[in-house]
Amino acid sequence: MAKKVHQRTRNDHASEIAEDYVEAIAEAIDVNGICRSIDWADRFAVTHATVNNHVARLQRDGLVHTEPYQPIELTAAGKRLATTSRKRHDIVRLFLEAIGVSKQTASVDSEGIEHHVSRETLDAMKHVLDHGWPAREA
Amino acid sequence: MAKKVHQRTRNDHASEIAEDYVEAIAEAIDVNGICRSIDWADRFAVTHATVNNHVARLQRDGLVHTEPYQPIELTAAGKRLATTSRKRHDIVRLFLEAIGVSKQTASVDSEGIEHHVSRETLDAMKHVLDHGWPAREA
DNA sequence: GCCAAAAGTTAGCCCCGACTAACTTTTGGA
DNA sequence: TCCAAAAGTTAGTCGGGGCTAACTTTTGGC
Repeated sequence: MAKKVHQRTRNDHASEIAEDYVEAIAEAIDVNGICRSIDWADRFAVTHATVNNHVARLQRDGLVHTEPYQPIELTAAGKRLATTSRKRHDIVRLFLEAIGVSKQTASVDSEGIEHHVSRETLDAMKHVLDHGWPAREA
Repeated sequence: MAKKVHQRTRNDHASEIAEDYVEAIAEAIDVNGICRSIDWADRFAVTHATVNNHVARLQRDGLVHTEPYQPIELTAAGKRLATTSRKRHDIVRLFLEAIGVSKQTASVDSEGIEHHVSRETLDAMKHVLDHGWPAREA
């Protein structure tokens, strides 16, 4: 409860959407072989103009590369971020399912939660998934 | 992975800080009997001007009441939000500790996570805390 | 009781994430 | 092939959350 606790929370926010986007771009390239802005408008429930703003910012930050009217590609950094983000997301999602949350809710909640999970917590979740529940002390 | 998934995530954001603030205000009134802006500047690692902006917004939204240069009070709605937020926070924090996360990390991570946890997931966490781990099916 | 320091307020700025509206470029079907 | 619809771009607006700087009000110690 010490001060500065919230600074991390805020910094998380800064990259949250970037992570969601690169994750989605990577998935789209996997599935469709190509990445079109319009799909993200649909998926993220925003307008195509908003997607464009994000893509511009992602490019500014070196995560994607694109040219006007051309499909979007991930840079090496973008691919790296997408991969780690995806792994984190999967662990959280599977963990939620493991504690009895429905697949649908687990999918939704893990989207919001994954960005706030520290390495330590992620490891704890992974440990449960791999080795079962820790000894109950109560 | 259907569309609209992110809409909830976004809406969460809108009230996240409001929840953090009323939670902190309630805690401060509990502990100190009074609530001063300056403490929040410290606790949330923002300037006092920023705190003022938030307080103005909380008042606009009917969660707090204050007069110029006077201490801050929670409205009935503010108290309700603080209570439910606090309960949610506690469940998440205790749950993280239960899966082996350190108290310190649990405290930090629960701050970020609590706002993204649905009722269903919260119930699942509470169930684990109250009744132990669900049967392992793997 | 006074006056400086602490606390609170106000104004003005920035960036982000969203929007609408109007425009340009690609595209694909008749 | 051509042209309308679909996709993408650009400009302008708004509110949120942050900042600094300059101001006013409280306060507390001498």
